[in-house]
Amino acid sequence: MKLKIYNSKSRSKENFNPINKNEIKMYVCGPTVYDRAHIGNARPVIVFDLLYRLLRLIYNDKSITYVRNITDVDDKIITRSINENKPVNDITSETIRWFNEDNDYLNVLKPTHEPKATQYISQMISMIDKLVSKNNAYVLNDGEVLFSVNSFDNYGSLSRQNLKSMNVGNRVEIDKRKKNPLDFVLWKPADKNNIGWNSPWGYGRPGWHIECSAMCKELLGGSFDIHGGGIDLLFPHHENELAQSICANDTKLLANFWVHNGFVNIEGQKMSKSLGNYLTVEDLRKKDIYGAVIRFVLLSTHYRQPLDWTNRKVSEAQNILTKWLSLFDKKDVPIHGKPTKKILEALCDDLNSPLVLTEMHNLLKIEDFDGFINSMVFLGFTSNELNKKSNKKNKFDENNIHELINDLILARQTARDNKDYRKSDEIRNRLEKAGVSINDLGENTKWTLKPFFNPKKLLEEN
RNA sequence: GGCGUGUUGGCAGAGUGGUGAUGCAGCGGAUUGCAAAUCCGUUAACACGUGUUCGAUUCACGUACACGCCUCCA
Repeated sequence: MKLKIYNSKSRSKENFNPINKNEIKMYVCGPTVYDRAHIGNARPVIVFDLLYRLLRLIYNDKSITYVRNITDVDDKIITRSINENKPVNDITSETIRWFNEDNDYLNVLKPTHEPKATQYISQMISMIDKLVSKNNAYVLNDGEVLFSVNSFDNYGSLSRQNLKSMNVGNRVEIDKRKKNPLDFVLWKPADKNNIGWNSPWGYGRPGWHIECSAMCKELLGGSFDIHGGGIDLLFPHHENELAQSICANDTKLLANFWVHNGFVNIEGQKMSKSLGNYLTVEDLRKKDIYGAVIRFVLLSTHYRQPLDWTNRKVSEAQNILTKWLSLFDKKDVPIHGKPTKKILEALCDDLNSPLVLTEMHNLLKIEDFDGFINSMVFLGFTSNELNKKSNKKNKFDENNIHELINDLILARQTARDNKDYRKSDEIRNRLEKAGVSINDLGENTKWTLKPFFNPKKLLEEN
């Protein structure tokens, strides 16, 4: 199966050909750990998890190296550290723990490496040193080191920015010390009381972009296959990363494929803290919106399109997944975790996940339960959280609840036998309000619990 | 101002130079005491204009509108 991926570099879908067939390498920009991950952070995590699963299937499991970094030194972290009077390390380690919990909740596979920026300071320093010695960077009096974009001919080629016509200085005041307003920080001096490291240019800390260059060099080498992240990173982050890596590594190529996912909106609006429409994975978890549902919603729009997160989509996903996940209990098929051919085809066409979901519907229509369940497993919709959750909720007196439901069903049946339909409908309403759905199948009545089953409502008289 | 993306039926959302997306909702039917669930069937769309073509929702150009990046950001 030929994998095609849209390459931001060429602005077109290309056949994916690994640099080395026996060793495929992917680097994805991970989170800055200063706060809970929001669904905008979750989108690339899910998208590149899917790509990772696909690569593992097409090539050999062990031949894929997937690196997703953690930015654990940054202005936002330091600001929080000062405001809350907490050590930087406390903030970052707690946030990393949250991030991991969220990813488990979303059933995301562990990357091969999850390097932290602070563990690669020496590599960053030697890279900056090399850039200075090659005149790709210059040092200011106060010890700030800047990359000189004029020193790299191809600067702007990835994001197709024309340096001269860019509206530099319109939104941010131009730093007069810079040779070119677009020159960016490699190393900046820091206050002795703040987090920092000693360097040839004095005590300080790295700029934002250099960490990725240092870590991908260290873990993947000078050139690798796929570099991913959110579309907002294309400029300036990836442009800068490319420039400094090419110059420091003396290579021509950093990444063969640049892959970017679109942004997340909430109910048609840009997600932002000031609008109060900022949704974290934790928020959703507290509202009993399960990981599989979040995964479903995030995959229901193609990764390059903007995704609109709406309550309507969430409840649609809940309804569909309630049915889909219940099949794990109903159908006993051998689990091998391989998707069907059509699903593989859809994925190989630039990760067409909406088409994948369509194919899932088709599999049910043609009653290919083996294909269906194993595709579910492959896509990461495995954990039967809906059932787990409803069991947990009723645990306090599960038997009593089941007994109560069975009593009510029996009472309803008796009423029906006596043709007392007013009474039987009353009982049915009560059950349905509580989240018990009734299925009359000939002589028998079966009941199932809906995702938001609330046992308390069973006890309420109408 | 520069760079880029998008506009598909009531909603969501793929895709295609000529024929079916799909899901939800709607409508009709089977089923039911009536429902729900399920099953069967079904309506309905390609922003606008010009061009290329035997044929354009699909290609090209233009217009309008929307959105993103150019500042930290996934």
